[in-house]
Amino acid sequence: MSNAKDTKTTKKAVNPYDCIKLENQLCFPLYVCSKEIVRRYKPFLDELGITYTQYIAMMALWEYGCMNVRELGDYLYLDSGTLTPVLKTLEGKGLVQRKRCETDERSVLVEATEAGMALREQAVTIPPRMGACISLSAQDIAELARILHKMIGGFPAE
Amino acid sequence: MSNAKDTKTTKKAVNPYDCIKLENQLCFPLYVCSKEIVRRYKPFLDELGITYTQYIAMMALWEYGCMNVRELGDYLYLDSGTLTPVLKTLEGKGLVQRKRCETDERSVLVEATEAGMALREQAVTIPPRMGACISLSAQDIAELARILHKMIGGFPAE
DNA sequence: TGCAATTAGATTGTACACAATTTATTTTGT
DNA sequence: ACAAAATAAATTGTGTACAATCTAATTGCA
Repeated sequence: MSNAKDTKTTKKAVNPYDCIKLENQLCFPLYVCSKEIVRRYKPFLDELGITYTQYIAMMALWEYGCMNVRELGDYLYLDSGTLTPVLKTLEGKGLVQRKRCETDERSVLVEATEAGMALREQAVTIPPRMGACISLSAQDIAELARILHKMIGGFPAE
Repeated sequence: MSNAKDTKTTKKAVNPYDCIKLENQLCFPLYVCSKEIVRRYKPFLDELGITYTQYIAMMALWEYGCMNVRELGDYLYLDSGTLTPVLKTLEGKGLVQRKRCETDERSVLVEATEAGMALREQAVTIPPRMGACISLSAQDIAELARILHKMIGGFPAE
C-alpha cells in the first residue's frame, strides 16, 4: 500500500501549461455564461424595445427611484462612459428623465418617466420565460447566486 | 401550531415586482463577475500586449494548434463578426498566422506563430497572480465551475 | 451534370465597456 | 476668502459582441 510520498512520486507528470488551458480557467465559463444569457434575453427585450444594459438600468430605477449617474453606476458596476449614452438613449425613448441636480450642478439625476414605470408591467413577464433557458435545479441556482455574490463582495479594493 | 394552509395565508404579501428586482436576477451577478474579472486581467494582459478576447483565442490555439475560424468560434462562443477583427489584430502583432485552407477555400486556418507560442511562457504567470482577486475557497471555486459548466451544457439548442 | 441549398468567412451597423482625458462644479485646508 | 484638491459627467478612442447581410466556395440531389 502506497504512502503519501509514493502517491506523489507515482503521480503522472503535471503539464506546466495546465494552468492556462481554457478548460481550467474560471473566467472563461463565467464569460460564456454571461454573454449567452444576455444574448438569450434579446428576443424578450426586443418586445420592450430596449437592450440588456438599458434593462438593468431600468430595473435599478424601478426599484430605487431617482438616482444620480454615479450612484446608478456604483450599483450597476458601469462608469459614466457607458451610462451617459445609455441614459441618453433611454431619455430619447421617453423612458427616463435626466436633469441637473439643483443643489449640486455636477450631478445629473435620473428617474423613470411614467412610460418608463409602465414598462415594468411588461418586464415582469420576462424572468419566468427566461427560466426556460436555465437548466439548473433550484438548489444549484441558489448555490450559484451565493458564490457569485461572495465573489463580487470579495474583489480587492482598488 | 399553524398548518400548511395557515402558513400560507399568514405569509407577508409577495411584491409582484420581486421577480424583476436586480438583486433577484441570476443574470446580473454573472454579468458583473464576468466583467469585473475580465477588467482585472487587464494589467496582466497589458504585459503581454493583448486583450482578454485575444488571450482566450491564444489559449485555444496554444492548446489545440491549427483550427479554422468556425472551430475556434465554436470553442470560444464567438462568431466571425467578432473573431475576424480579433484574429487580424493578432496577425498584425505577429502572434498568429491566417491562411486559406487548400482543400476548402472557404475555410481560413489559424495557427499560433513561433512568437505566439513563445508568449505562452509569459502567460503561465497570469493565473496564479489572478488568484489574488478571487476570494473564494477551493470548494466554492470547484462548485462554481461545476454549476457554470452545467449551465453552459444546458442552454437550449437554437 | 447542374442548380438549389448549405457552409465559411467577411462586412456592416448598432450598442456597449472601459481607460484616459476634459470641463465644470464643489469642497477643503489655510 | 481662495487656491488646490476632489468630485461628477461627458467626451474620446479602442476593442469587442452580435445580428443581419453579402460573397464565394462546396455539397446534395433530382
